Amino acid sequence: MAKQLTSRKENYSQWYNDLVVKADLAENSAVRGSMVIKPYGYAIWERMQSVLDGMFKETGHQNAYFPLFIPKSFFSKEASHVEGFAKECAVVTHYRLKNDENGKIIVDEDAKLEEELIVRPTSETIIWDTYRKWIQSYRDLPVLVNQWANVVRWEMRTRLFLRTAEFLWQEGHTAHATKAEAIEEAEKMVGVYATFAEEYMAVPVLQGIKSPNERFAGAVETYCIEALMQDGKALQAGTSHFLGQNFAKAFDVQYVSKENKQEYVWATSWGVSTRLIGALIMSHSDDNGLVLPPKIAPIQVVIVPIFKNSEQLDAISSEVVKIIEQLKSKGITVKFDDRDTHKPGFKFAEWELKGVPVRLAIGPRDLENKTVEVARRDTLEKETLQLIGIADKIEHLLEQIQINIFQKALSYREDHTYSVDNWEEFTKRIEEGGFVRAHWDGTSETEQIIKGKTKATIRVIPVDEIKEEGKCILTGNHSKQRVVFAKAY
RNA sequence: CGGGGUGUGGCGCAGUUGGUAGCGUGCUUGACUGGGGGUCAAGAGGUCGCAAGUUCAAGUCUUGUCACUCCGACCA
Repeated sequence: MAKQLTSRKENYSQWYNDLVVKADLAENSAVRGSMVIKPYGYAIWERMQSVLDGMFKETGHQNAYFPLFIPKSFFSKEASHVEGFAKECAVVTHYRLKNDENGKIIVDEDAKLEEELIVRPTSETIIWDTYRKWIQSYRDLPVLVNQWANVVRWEMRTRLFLRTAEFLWQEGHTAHATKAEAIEEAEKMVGVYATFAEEYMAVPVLQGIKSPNERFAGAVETYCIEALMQDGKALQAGTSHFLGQNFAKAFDVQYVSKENKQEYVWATSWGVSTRLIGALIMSHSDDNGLVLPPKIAPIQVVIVPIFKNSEQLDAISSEVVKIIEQLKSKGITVKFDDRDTHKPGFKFAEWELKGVPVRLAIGPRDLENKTVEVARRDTLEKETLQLIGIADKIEHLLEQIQINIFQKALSYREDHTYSVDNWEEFTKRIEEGGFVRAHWDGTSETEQIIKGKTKATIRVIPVDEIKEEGKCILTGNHSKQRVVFAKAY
């Protein structure tokens, strides 16, 4: 009973923390604000990486790697960019340690860097400084590059996966000859993120653009996907930016066009991070632990043998080997938990906590009857099935679970999305949590005031939606369309 | 940066008016058990965050210090 989780109702954030730690995903480290991602948590990240990486390649991108350290001077080249990140940068000032007279290790003041180095909070500056050298002619365009990397943002308050000082992510950086092409790229990539979130993570997302307040530092337009968590708070799950010519001008990246004219290139950048793991957890999991969608689960099927002695285990194992063979041939990842150090009940609870979509239990009774007990994690239902054709049934079941998890999350979001037209109802709905669709007069000031009064921000301005005119929820001024407000992580 | 809180076996905690440390869990060994987190027995494991001070005596009182954590302002 030691691994009992705090219930979501009792304390949602405690539940989240308990779950991350007890499901063996990650833990706090000796470094304040930085986490250790444990093997099971990292396996989820690897699944995400592998799918996303495939999608990036599919859309014409290549991977590369740029330095962790960025010369400080690079940051001063794009004004709004530096303003956005200046307050949370780690700075390297020295390159050597030494022993003092007491034998203590201290920084060697003689080894001060001529120019301080910034630990990248994002890589636009170093990448655009590099692109200047790569790009001369329209023949060099487009440049479609992605990198998988770690970045550091010195956050004051951190939470496992959702906000840590150092996190893992990918950042795509592209350069284009025309504005239209760059915008198309930025839109395409937010679309890739939406597809990934919905089809693989089974997390329904709203797609659209950010208000100027929420826009990326240095971007002309920020596209995003936004998900709703089970506690009614929004989570930004991915962003894609149209950077205009801001970085090209700051780093003097020009190309010669077909018409033999010097032109600045057009840019995009886009990224998702290990925060996606937080989104995954908070979208689907329950009071018994993680619930992983089959397409992301590191282990899709776990098999637990029920046995009293090694003879029984051997008999069961020879049957299990055949099942594993069939499942593997269908590309299903399966684990046979034949540890004799733990009892079946313990294993059931443990794999449930870790969110494995399907569990098979097989014991002497099943051997006699040629059956197996199949339990699904999402609904906690169990049934006993004939062994004949079991792989097909499981393959089908995994598909069903993937769909069910998505539908469940989708109906949660629909049940917690409200269109409101007066301030009183607005504040009430925001207080309760959920997406609140309301009219906004389009000004930054209004958004700031609303944020000050309710803590809600504009999460997304939907794009593919019929525009409906109205009056701003706060000021009563003219509004061209509804936008989505929520309290956010 | 402002305001709370906490530092005691691996983890979570208790420790009364000061008398030299205990509980749960986990760990080790064995037996019985095994279709939902087992039972019993026997063990191992702590300079009580650190440093001064008061005292015959400090986990406990005083001062300082360090670390962590929660709530706010800032953020993917």
